[in-house]
Amino acid sequence: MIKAIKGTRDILPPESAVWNRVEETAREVLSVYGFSEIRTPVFESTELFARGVGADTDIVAKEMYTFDDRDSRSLTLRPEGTASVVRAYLEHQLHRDPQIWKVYYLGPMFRRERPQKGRFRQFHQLGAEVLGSDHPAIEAEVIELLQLFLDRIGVGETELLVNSIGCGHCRPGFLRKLQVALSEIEDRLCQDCRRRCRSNPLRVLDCKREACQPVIERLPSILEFLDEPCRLHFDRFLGYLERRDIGFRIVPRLVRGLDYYTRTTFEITSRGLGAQNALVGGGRYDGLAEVLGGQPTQGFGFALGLERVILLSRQGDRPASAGQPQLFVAPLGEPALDRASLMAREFRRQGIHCFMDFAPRSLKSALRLANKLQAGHVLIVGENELKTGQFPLKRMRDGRQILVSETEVVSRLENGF
RNA sequence: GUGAGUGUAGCUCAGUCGGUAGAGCACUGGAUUGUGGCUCCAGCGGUCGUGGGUUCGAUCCCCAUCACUCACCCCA
Repeated sequence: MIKAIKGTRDILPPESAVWNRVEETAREVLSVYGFSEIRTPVFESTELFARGVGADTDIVAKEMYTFDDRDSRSLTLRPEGTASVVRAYLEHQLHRDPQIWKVYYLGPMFRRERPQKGRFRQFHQLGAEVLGSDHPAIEAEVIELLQLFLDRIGVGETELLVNSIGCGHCRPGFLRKLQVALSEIEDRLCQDCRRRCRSNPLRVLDCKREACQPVIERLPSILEFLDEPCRLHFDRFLGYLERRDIGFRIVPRLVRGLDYYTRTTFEITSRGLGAQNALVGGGRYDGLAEVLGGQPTQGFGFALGLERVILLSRQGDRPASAGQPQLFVAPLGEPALDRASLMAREFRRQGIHCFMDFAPRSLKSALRLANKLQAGHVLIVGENELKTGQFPLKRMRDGRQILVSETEVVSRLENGF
C-alpha cells in the first residue's frame, strides 16, 4: 500500500473545515489591517534560501528539500516564506511605489526534520511582511494583529516574548564579548552548548537545559550592548506595546535561528503544544534585501505555524455546521434514479444543497443514510411517484410528510415546509 | 542525525504465563412488502506491521527491519 510520505499528512473532512475557518479568519484580520495576499512559487532557486536564510543555519545546512532540475539548476522546496516575498519585492521593483508594502501568504513549507508533535515535513505557515518601514509602531501593530487573530480563533494562554538583537553596528561588539565570556565558562556547559560556542554562539543563550541556566544567566546580555539608535528603537517598540495593553516578557536570550534578523525579534509561545511551543516567530530584517542583491529595504514580519495554532484552537470543538444537505433525494430503482438525478440538477441550480446517492438502496437504508448525513428533508422518488407526479417530501426533524409536485419542492423547502 | 515507547478488525483497544484471536463503535441485513433516529437479532470484517530464529507448535519469547508517536536537536 502506498502511504503518505513521513512528516506529511492528509487533512480530511471534517478537519478541513476547521482549516477553512482559521484561514478565513486570518484573511479577514489581515485585510482589515491593510495586508494583501501574495502567492509565490513553492519552489525557488536554491541560492535564494542559501543567501536569504543563511548558509550556516540548520534549515539550509540539513533540512532543505533540494534537487537538480533537468537543466541542472538547483531548486529547493521553500522552507519558509520571507525570502520569496523579498525576492518578489525586488524583482518587481516595488520600492518605486512610495507607500509601504504589506503582504501576507498562506501555504505549505517544507523542512526535512524528524516529525514530532506540532512538527511536520510539509507544514503550513501564515506569514505577513511589511516592507519599506523601520518604524517601531508598525511592529507593535503587527503584534496587535496577531493578538486579534489568535483571539478570534480561540487560542488562549499565549505568551509574547520580545527582544532586540541589535544591528550590524552593535551586534559584532556583543558577539566578541560573548565569545570571550563563553571561552571562560565553556567547561561548565552541556555538550550541545560547547558545540554552539563555536558554531553559533548566540544559540547558547537559548539552551533549555536546567544545568546550563545558572551559567547562562551570568553571560552578557545583548541589551547592554545596543547602540543608541537600536536602544531607542527597542524602547519605543515596548512603549507602543504598553499603550496597547499588550503584555510581554523581555527575554534577552531570545535569538532567532535565521541570520537576517536585526533589532526587534519576538515569539509567541504556548503551553500545551509539547516541546515545539513556538506558535509564531518574527522580527525585523533590515539587512535581508541587500543580502539578496537588492536595494537596502527595511522589513518586518512574522510566520505562524498553522498546524500548531489549529492544535490549540477551540474551533475544532465546534461541530461542523456546513455540509448538511437541505434535501436528500432517495430514488427507488434504476428508472427512478435517472429521473431523480435530473430533478436534483434542477434543485441545485436553484441553490438547494442537495445530496444524491447512487447505490441501489432500500428506502429504509436511504433514510438511514439521510439521517446520518443530518439531511433536513428527504424526497422520495419511486415508480408510483413518477406516474402520479406527486412526491413524498419528508421533514426529518419530526417525520412529517407531505405530497408535492416537482415544481413545488424548492418553494416548500424555502418557505418552511 | 540520536534516544525511548508503541504496532492485534475501518476506528478505539482487550487478550493468549507459547496451542493460529475478542469487545465496543462503524458497516450490511432483518424484526417493519416503500419510511430514519431508540431497541433487539444476525452478518461482514484480521497473513495479530514485515522478515528471520528458537520450538512439535510463535500473535505471544529472541534478533533484525519498517512504520507511527514522543523527546533531543532545531524551529512555525
